[in-house]
Amino acid sequence: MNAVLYLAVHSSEVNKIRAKEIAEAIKLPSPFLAKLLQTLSRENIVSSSKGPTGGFFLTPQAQQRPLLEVVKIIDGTDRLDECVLGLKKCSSEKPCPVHFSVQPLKKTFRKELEENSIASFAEKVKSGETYLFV
Amino acid sequence: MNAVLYLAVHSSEVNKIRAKEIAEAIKLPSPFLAKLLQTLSRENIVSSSKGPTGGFFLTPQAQQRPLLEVVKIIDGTDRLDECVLGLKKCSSEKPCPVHFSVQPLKKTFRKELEENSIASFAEKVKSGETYLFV
DNA sequence: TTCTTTTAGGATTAATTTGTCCTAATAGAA
DNA sequence: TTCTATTAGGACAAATTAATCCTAAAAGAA
Repeated sequence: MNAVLYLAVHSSEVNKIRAKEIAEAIKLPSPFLAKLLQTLSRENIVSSSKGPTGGFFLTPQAQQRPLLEVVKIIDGTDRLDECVLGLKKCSSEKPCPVHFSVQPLKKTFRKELEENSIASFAEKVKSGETYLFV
Repeated sequence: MNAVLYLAVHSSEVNKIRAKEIAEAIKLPSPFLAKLLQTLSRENIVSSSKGPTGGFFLTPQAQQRPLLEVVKIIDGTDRLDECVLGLKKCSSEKPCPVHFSVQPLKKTFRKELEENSIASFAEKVKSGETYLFV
């Protein structure tokens, strides 16, 4: 998720970024990050090219997609929809013991990821409203 | 977490419950659940005894402990305190891109787990206010 | 008391996940 | 155009995690 935002902030079709560089910036093991980027690349969220000056980048179209897409691909089928206790039919009618304290969290979070594009998150990083490092 | 609540609701020193039975009730792979219970047993959250009529149970003292203890032991060092993007110094001053939608709700959830005992969660299940199954 | 049955606990094996290494591609230099 | 350097991608290896199997404990029956 921060890898994609890092790309959104720093990369472009003419300014690709190497997996290793991203890994260092966001402090993730670089083989691990490389695998994530590969997955995202297969799913056409990020684009890539090999060779010198190669690396990863996001097309403008990709940047318009909601950030939730990234979460779905990486974390698999959205954990944001499931009951934290794993109850199949957890709902307001048959709530699990932590339903009412967790449900609003998940819902709000999900909504934000769903309604905002990668680009709009990146915009806030660029303007200094939010941060990606440290 | 639901395993412990299941014990809190159904078990006592004179009514121990087998790992397999709990696993079936809460629909978790029984070897996996057995390992979790073993861990909780080592950490003295749940008590156990071997042999026929043996099984797991919670002492009244154990039931008085906050549910957060269970989460800490099972999920390791609390994920509830960490930034979802993994930023070391994510805060209101240097927020990650999703900080403001996640932070308040994480805090609420943590507080609930911290301030309420296992027994008090179990009480609500017993009264039919919340549920553990399906 | 001793033997059998039952259940947790730990050791071993299997599966999954993460990391390493090698191959394919491509840009730039010669 | 060809060769070299560089970077992603996939194949293989290591490590971690989950599942199976065997051992130890304990209750109840004989």
